[in-house]
Amino acid sequence: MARKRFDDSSCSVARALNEVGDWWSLLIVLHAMYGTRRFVDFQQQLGIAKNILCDRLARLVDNEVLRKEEVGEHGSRFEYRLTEKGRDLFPVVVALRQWGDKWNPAPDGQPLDLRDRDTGEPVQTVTVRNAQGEPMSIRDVFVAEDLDGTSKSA
Amino acid sequence: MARKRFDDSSCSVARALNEVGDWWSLLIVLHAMYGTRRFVDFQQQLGIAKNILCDRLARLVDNEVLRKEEVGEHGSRFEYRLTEKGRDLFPVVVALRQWGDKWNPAPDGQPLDLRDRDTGEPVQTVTVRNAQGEPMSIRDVFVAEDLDGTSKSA
DNA sequence: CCAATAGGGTTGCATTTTAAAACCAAATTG
DNA sequence: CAATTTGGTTTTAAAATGCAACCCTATTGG
Repeated sequence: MARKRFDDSSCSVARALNEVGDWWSLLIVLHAMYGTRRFVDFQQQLGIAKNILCDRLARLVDNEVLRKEEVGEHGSRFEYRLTEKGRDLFPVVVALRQWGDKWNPAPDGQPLDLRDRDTGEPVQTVTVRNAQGEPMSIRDVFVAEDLDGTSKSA
Repeated sequence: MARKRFDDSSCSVARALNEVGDWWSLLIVLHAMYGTRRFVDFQQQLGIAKNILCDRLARLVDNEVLRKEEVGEHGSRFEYRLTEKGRDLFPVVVALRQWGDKWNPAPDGQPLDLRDRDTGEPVQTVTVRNAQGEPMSIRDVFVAEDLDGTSKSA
């Protein structure tokens, strides 16, 4: 049967995955963050089928993660650019990249590639922090309101 | 044709998505973080088909995100518990949750539910930080080694 | 000016995945 | 010892995916 969707889930992670939780969408966002804007460039860089790319781009535009802009002077050339909502996925993408680098390093190892534009220093590992700015593990946390309304320990 | 997999992609985000990038896996990890350990509990809380849950749990175990432990005294009762690799997805899940809360808030709004176990204060928004600990946007960053080996601006 | 090519898609079709429900087997409960 | 719980596997239909083949609108080249 059809894939289950989570549009109306009370869980915001489920709703988020509804928008960017498939195999391609987050990779498209990633490449958009790297500067890719054109249909053909996405297609070649990702090796994605054109119809799937069409579908994903349209869905990302619908969800206001990307914005489609006409750039051909008098023709039909488009650019897909991140919206603020899309750029706001930056921590998600970086956290995922760092996780992948840590636990599934590339055979030819290129561990961390994001650097501060001003200083040239690598960015920190993305962590959850408490109000004092100290890194927290999952054990340092509890859930005030739960998925189902019942309070649970993390 | 079959879904394309990214096992050998040079992009660590692609490799990460290969392990937890489908609709269900990250939700399973999320619930595991909330304390769920049993097959039936995952099934009921997620509303997932049993065969899909079997498959996802097995894949997560294969990828060492979860560990399957026999807990029945002399029977076949199992618990699926997060490994260190799985717990390390904490920042990813929190970042995604915060993104979902910000951009797709639940109609009945329960904005942020993670709190410091010691102080009871909410956790900070997950951000990318430079070496000095200052939050960075995507514009503050450049890519030293790129997906394809060619340097690109972010 | 006309042909060739590039950008951005859409359409068909075969192959996988997914979801739901039925079925199963071991262990535990009543 | 029958019913139930846990943790699955099997079957079947509906979607999603990937590929190739088209299509239409510019722009380029000769």
